[in-house]
Amino acid sequence: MSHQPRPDLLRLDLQLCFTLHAASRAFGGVYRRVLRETELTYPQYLAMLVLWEHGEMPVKKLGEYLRLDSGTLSPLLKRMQTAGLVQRERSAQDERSVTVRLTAEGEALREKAQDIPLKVGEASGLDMEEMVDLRTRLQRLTATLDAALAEEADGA
Amino acid sequence: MSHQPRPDLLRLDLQLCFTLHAASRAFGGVYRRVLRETELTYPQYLAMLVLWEHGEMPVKKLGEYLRLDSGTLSPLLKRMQTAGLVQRERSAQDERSVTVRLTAEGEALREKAQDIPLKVGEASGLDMEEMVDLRTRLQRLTATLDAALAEEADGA
DNA sequence: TACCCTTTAGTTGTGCACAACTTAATTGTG
DNA sequence: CACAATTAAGTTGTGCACAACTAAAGGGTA
Repeated sequence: MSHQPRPDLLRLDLQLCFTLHAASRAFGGVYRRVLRETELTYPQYLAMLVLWEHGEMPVKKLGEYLRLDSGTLSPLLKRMQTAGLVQRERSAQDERSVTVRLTAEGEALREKAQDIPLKVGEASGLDMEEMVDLRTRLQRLTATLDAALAEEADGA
Repeated sequence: MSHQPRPDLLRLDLQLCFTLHAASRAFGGVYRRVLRETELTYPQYLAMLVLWEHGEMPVKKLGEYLRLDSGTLSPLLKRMQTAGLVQRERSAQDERSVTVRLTAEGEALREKAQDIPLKVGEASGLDMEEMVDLRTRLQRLTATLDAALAEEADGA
């Protein structure tokens, strides 16, 4: 139980939330540069990664992977469709659902994107062990924060 | 030198960038809820923290603290001015510069915001040591990523 | 002094995140 | 079966991030 209200904690927390914010944007900057030739934005690239790995799926499921709702995904997918990367089709089984599918062009982009993670990995200056460790901590942190949010949503 | 192009590394990197993105948004969600009664957004809160701690300063300097440019800060400060939290004034010494100053209302908000870091710290489930460690790693990561970006900007 | 170059804010346009809402289809229950 | 509740996707509106640009002021040098 190390949550005593020490004044130190207050400033440190400030700096953690801020550094997390800053680190995320710094990563975004690197991806933006590396992704330039693919014409993809960073969030679009994340969506492509999911589709490359898992194949076609409903918007709903894609949102679960990406932790995004339809308010973000619908316009994003519309832009990706305009760019010719994906195709959307109402499911026959469930007319509410829309299946997102890679086009041939979207599938082909996989080749061009092959070396992106390596480039970004090099820019991060982290070795494998550090990456795994940081990833694990962040996943745990996200889960805890989400749980705290959900809990308070129920309580209130 | 542990940057061999192992296939493992590629997937891990994917997950690091994504988890960072997700963690940042999860933090945003917690702040959004905790900040609700202050009428501040998360980025506005960060700006207030800088002003509470360091007092009035030019937009330029605030941007250095927050790692943001005028394209983001100008409209953000305009909204904060409309909300009555800050005041902007052209510098007499250098007519290009604009000084951002807290209003009495902005200064007063400090009281209401006093317990926010503690609430968020609790929601994060981290103890002090973990926070410091994570913060340090993220600051180092951000610095490395920024350096890689700046380097390539010069090179190209 | 005249000119160029830099610096500081601000504006415009695009895309993402998210809350609140709408629409349409499905499910559950009396 | 009828009808309320739920679910999936989309729409609308607000705010942030960032690139590209403009406007205006300052600084340096021929």
